[in-house]
Amino acid sequence: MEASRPDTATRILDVSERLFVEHGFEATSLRMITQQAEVNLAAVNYHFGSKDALFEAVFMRRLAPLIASCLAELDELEAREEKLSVESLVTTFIRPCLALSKDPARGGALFVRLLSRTLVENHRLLRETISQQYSVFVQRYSRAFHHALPELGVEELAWRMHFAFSVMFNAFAGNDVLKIFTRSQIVSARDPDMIVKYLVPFVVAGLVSPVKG
Amino acid sequence: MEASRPDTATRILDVSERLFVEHGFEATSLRMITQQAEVNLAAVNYHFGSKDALFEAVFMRRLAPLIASCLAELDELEAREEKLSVESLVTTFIRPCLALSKDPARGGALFVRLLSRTLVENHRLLRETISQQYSVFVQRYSRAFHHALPELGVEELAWRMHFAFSVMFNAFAGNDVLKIFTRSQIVSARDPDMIVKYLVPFVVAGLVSPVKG
DNA sequence: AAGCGTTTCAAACTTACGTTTTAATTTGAT
DNA sequence: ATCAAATTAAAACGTAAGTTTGAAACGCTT
Repeated sequence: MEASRPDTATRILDVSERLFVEHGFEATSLRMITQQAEVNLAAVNYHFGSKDALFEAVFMRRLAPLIASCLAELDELEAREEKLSVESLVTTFIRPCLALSKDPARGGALFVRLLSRTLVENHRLLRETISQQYSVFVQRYSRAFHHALPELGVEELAWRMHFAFSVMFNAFAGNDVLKIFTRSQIVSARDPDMIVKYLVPFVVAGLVSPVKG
Repeated sequence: MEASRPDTATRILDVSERLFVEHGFEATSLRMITQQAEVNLAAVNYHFGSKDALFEAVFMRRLAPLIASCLAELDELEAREEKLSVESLVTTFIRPCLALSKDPARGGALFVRLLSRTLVENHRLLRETISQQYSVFVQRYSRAFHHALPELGVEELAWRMHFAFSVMFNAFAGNDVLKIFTRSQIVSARDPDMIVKYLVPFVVAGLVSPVKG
């Protein structure tokens, strides 16, 4: 019952996703990728055109479905409830991320880590192609949070959303900013369910906290 | 009244700090650095030994004083107050970061961005050298937060600190995870004072929120 | 079985990288 | 002023990077 070997392009995408997360885009060479994928060096340029285009392909394979899932959850929630709670809103984002993180067939947490890393790096390949395509994502969530938290001014809301998504991305990416200083033994640091148990209350508390006089 | 030209090593450090933030360590070549610093290519290896050692030098120049400042604030606070508030505790970390971000002579927000970026990248040069040196930082804050929030279990506290430092690092680093999707016009996104105004309440609310039954 | 588009392969190409070398120059103490 | 040490400079070294090439192998229709 050996798993059938995926085709060349898929093998390249899978290995690239992992190596880009581990070493970063620049530090990952096509020779590392093609060796681990057990394909010929020229296969990358044949199937994807260039290393830059490969990165975009790796990225879009996961990002498009992930964003679609979030928006679908948002649609469903807005159809079901009149007044949205902040927690349910946060969950529409968390749940697809969690599902992705727990699905080895889709690379598990690899992509969320890649996403987080790429956002922090402010990657040139992201600025150009992805920002315009997925502005609808931010717009939808901005409107939804505005309805859930009408007492917040637009500036304060924007900041709180910024903070909320920052910490959520980092949590799923497993970027333990404290562990790097110590040998801290949060053994469950990469267990997605544990993340959510503590993450949602933290984020919701920050979002709904009363405005300072 | 032209500023006197700093010596070669300092010019290299200053330029490297900026380029490492902009393009990352791997994508920044010594030729880019030495050209912009207007020094000879061999100067990096002469003064620092290698590109790896240069990165460490760039990093330690800022990190050691920053951590020292945080711990000094912590000492002062613990000497002054019996029972520490979470907000005052958060401020002992925020204030040195803010001071650094507002001081052009120390590179302004550049280093905090580099720190954030390097943490997310889980950089090899960080794991080896810095983690053991600065474990005292995490230990001190862990103890302090434990005293300020005695009702939290060690696991829950570790998670909340993880989330709190994540969002603080990202905020100072100016990693606007939402702006990359849109052309969002939070014009003040890089204004350190604005960050603190909204950041502290958000973080404190997450930290002190009551434990779920 | 022949033919044809698609894919794979080994090899080479060009370029840029970090580093080293050797000599020239500057600096600072005597 | 002199000499030794520290610094700068120009050039080259060896390696590895992304990409291209042209032929071989494969898969499919006829």
